[in-house]
Amino acid sequence: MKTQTSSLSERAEIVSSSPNFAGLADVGARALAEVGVIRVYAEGEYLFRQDESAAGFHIVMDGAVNVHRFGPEGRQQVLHVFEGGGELCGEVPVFEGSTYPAAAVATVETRTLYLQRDALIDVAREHPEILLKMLATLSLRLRRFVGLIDDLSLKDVSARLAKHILNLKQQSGESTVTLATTKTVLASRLGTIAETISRTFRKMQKTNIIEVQGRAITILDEAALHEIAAGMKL
Amino acid sequence: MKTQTSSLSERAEIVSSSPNFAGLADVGARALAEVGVIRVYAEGEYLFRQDESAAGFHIVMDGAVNVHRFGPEGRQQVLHVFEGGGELCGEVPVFEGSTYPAAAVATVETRTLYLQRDALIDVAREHPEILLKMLATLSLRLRRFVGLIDDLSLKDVSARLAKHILNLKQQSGESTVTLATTKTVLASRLGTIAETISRTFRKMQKTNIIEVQGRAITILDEAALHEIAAGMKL
DNA sequence: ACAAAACGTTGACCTAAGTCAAAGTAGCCA
DNA sequence: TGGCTACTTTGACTTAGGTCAACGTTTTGT
Repeated sequence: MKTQTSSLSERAEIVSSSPNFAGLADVGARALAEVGVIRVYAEGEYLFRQDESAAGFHIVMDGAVNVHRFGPEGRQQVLHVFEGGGELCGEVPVFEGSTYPAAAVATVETRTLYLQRDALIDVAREHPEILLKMLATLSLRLRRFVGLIDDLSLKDVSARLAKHILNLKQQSGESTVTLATTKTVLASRLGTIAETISRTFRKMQKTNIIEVQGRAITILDEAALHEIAAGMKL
Repeated sequence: MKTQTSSLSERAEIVSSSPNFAGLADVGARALAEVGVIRVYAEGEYLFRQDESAAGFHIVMDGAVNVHRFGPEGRQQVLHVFEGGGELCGEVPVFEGSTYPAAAVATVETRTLYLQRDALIDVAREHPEILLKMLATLSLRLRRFVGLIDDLSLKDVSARLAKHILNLKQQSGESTVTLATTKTVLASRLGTIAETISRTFRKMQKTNIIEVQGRAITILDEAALHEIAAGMKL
C-alpha cells in the first residue's frame, strides 16, 4: 500500500462526491479531508483483514474492492463488491467494537481516501446530517444482508443465479447482460463454487432460458427466470 | 394488537431505559415519548410483515419478538430474537427505504413502545448522540449478520450448533445451559430444521460431548465443542 | 383429568451441491 | 510465438441435510 500526496481541496472533493457525504457543507467536507489520506492498493493487496483492529475506514475512489470471509476449508463468501463510486468500506468498527468483521481486498489497483475514526466522529457532531446519511448506508447494507441470508438459507443456487441475472438486466435495461467478474468470483458471491455455477448455467441454456457466451448472458425467457428466482425448480 | 394508555413520564422512562437511548437528555426522551404509543401484542400476533410499509419502529419493553423471513416452501429463517430489554425492532425503514425487510411476530404476549419515524428524526436533529447510538446498534447488527452469513455459507450444522451451545455457556458461566426456545425455533435460527437438530444433538450425546435432557444441555467436553465449531467434522 | 395440539425423535429415502480429477479454453507476458 | 497461468467445463463420486411419514412425549386448554 502506498500513500499518494494530494491537496486538501482535492480530498475535500472526494469526500463531497461520495454518495454518503453528499449534501455535506463544504466546511464539513474540508474538516474530514484535513485528516484524510489517499492510499493506493495494488491488485491483490488487502485493505484490511478480518478481526484486525481498526482506526479508520475507507472511501473507495476508484478500482474495486471485494469484502469477504473465509471458511475453515479456504472457501470464501463474498459480502460486498465495491466498484469505486465513493462507497464506504470498513465503517462498522467506527461505531461499534474495534475490529473489522470481514477482510477487504483490492481486485484491481484501487485508490481510497482513508479517514480516521475520530475525525469522523468530531465532524459528525457538528454536522448531524452525516450521521443520518451513514444510518441510511448501514440500513441499506442490513437490507442487502437480509436478502443474502434469505438466499443462502432458503433458496437454491439456481434461484440465486436467476435473481442475479435479473438484477443485472434491471440495472442495464439490456436483455444481454455482462458479468462484471469471473464466474469463480460470482460463485463466491452467490455462496457456492465455480463448478456448480457452470452446471447451473448449462442447465438454463439447455432449457432455452438464457444463452451464455463467455461473460455475456442473453436472456431468452425472462418469465422463466422470475419463476426460478421465486423457487420453481429448474 | 391493542394500545395501552400510559402517562408521558411512563413512556419517557421506557425510552431512557432502552440501551439505545441510554444517555439521552430527559428533554429528548420526553420529546420521543410525546409521540410514542404503548402497544400490546398477543402471542402469535405479527408486529409487522415483510415488505409492509413502515411509519415507525418499536422498542420492545417486555415479552419476546422473533424476526424472520419465509422461504418459498414455508421454511423460515430467524434473523433476530428480541427478549425485552428495550431492544429496537424495525428500525431499518426509518433510515432507508420504506418497507420492513423481514417480518416480526410476538412469541409471547409482548408490549412495545411504538415510535413514529418523523419524531425520531426530529429529536435526533436536536440530540445527535442518539444517532451515534443507533449507528452502534446497526453496526452490531451488521456484525451479527456477517457471522450468520459466514455460518450459513461456510459452516455445517454441527459447527453452528456447537457455537450456539458455547455462546450460551459464555453468557451463563454454567456448564449446564438451558435453551431459551423450543428446538424447532432453534433450528430456524441456525438455518436448519428440527429433525437435523435432533440428530446432531444425538450424535454429540453418543460421542460424550454433551448430555441433553429436554432443554437442558450439559457440556461434558468443551474442547471438542470448540473443535467442532471451528470446522472439525463430528 | 383428558383430549387435542404442539413439540420431539427416529428411520428410510432422495437430492442439491460439494469434492476430486482431468481436460479444455483463454488471456497474458516474455 | 509459445508457454504459463488462471479460468472454465465436464464427469464420477460422496455426503450433508432436507422431505416424508410414523410414532412418542410433553404442554395446554377446558
